[in-house]
Amino acid sequence: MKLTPKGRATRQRIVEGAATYLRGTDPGTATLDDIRTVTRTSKGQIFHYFPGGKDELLLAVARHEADRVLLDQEPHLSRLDSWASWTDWRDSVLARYRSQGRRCPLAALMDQVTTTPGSVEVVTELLDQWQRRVAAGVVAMQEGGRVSTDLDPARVAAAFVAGIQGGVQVLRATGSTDHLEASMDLMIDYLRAA
Amino acid sequence: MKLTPKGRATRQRIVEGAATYLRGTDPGTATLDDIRTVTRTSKGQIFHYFPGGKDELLLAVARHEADRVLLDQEPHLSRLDSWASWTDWRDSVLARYRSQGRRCPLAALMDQVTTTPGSVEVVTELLDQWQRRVAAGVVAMQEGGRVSTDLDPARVAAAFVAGIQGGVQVLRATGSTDHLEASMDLMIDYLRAA
DNA sequence: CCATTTTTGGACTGGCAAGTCCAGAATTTC
DNA sequence: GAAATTCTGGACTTGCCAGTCCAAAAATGG
Repeated sequence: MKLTPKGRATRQRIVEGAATYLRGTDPGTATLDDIRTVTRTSKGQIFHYFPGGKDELLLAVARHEADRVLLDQEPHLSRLDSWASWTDWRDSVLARYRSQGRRCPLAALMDQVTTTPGSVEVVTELLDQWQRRVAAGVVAMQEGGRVSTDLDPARVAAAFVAGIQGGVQVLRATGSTDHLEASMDLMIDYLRAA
Repeated sequence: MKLTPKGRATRQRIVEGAATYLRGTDPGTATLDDIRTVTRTSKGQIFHYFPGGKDELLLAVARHEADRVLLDQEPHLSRLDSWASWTDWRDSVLARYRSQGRRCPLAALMDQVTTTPGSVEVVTELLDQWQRRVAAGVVAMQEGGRVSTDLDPARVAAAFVAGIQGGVQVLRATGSTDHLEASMDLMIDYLRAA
């Protein structure tokens, strides 16, 4: 599909408008007409830029949200080289999800797009990058001699990702950040002990 | 609502039939007519036993599935009093989810019922009981002198629940049990060190 | 057995929302 | 500046599916 500058702008307006809108409502019940209204576009435009229809649009929005997940953890996530930086990171993650409340835009979107093949790729990609950065942090600590080199950085990072993921899920279900906090604290303690 | 024995049997047939059916397909796309067909019931019956319609039926199925989650972890979950029992538990959880593959019946259902008030209660109740049992296990280990009494059992248990939850979520998304495994191993190691 | 209540079947409705279509405006391209 | 392409608006089609309704069959109970 050929896109002129104007077209690119419109497409972007749709994705961003939809993202903002979907952050405030259950994507499961949102209709294309809702999105049309809020982004001030016509049916023709929607299907012009997203020939695959609703699924394709939602997936584009999910991609957009996925990018934000890691960005919101910066600059901490890329500089996990001291104990202080790890707790700073912990605090920033907690703060982010606390303020977000029980709404997790990405998770809510993924619930809608489950079956499509592209959706798997979006999540896999995100988890992968996330885990890689944490692993890099573990390596940095090992190089600094603060953490035993017996630990497998990839494995520890996998546990971190899982723990955070689970904490957020509990947050979504119950509204409490206790689990997220307990999980991150336990894992950082684990590193300290090693 | 008054239920005769016959009525109770029918209601149960519907819930169980729907549960079995929904384990094999995406609950998001399943229609009442699908469930009708597979449970051999009529529209009249469905709405007779579930006046709240689809939501109420799905919620009943979710309750049914929630009960299974903890049952499937027995007898290990109730006897976390030695290191061997913890690893047995770990193995049973891993085995269960590995065989389930990327399908998590409960999670898939909850995605559908998110907004209703009863759904929150189902999850909260489940997580609560789960956490309580793990915490009991930690206490048992402390009483046996194998784990430091400095640890807050509730907090550790919360981390376990979060870690498992997250591991399962990653499994759903990527199909790999690596994260679940890494998470449980790390947490058990943490206990061992304490 | 008669009255009452529960259970069952299935035709029908109603509305919603995804997706189609096409005509006309804007823009690019040469 | 004319032809080709891209962009936009919105009316219309279409199918689906939750939920309604009622009549008749079974069970219950006195």
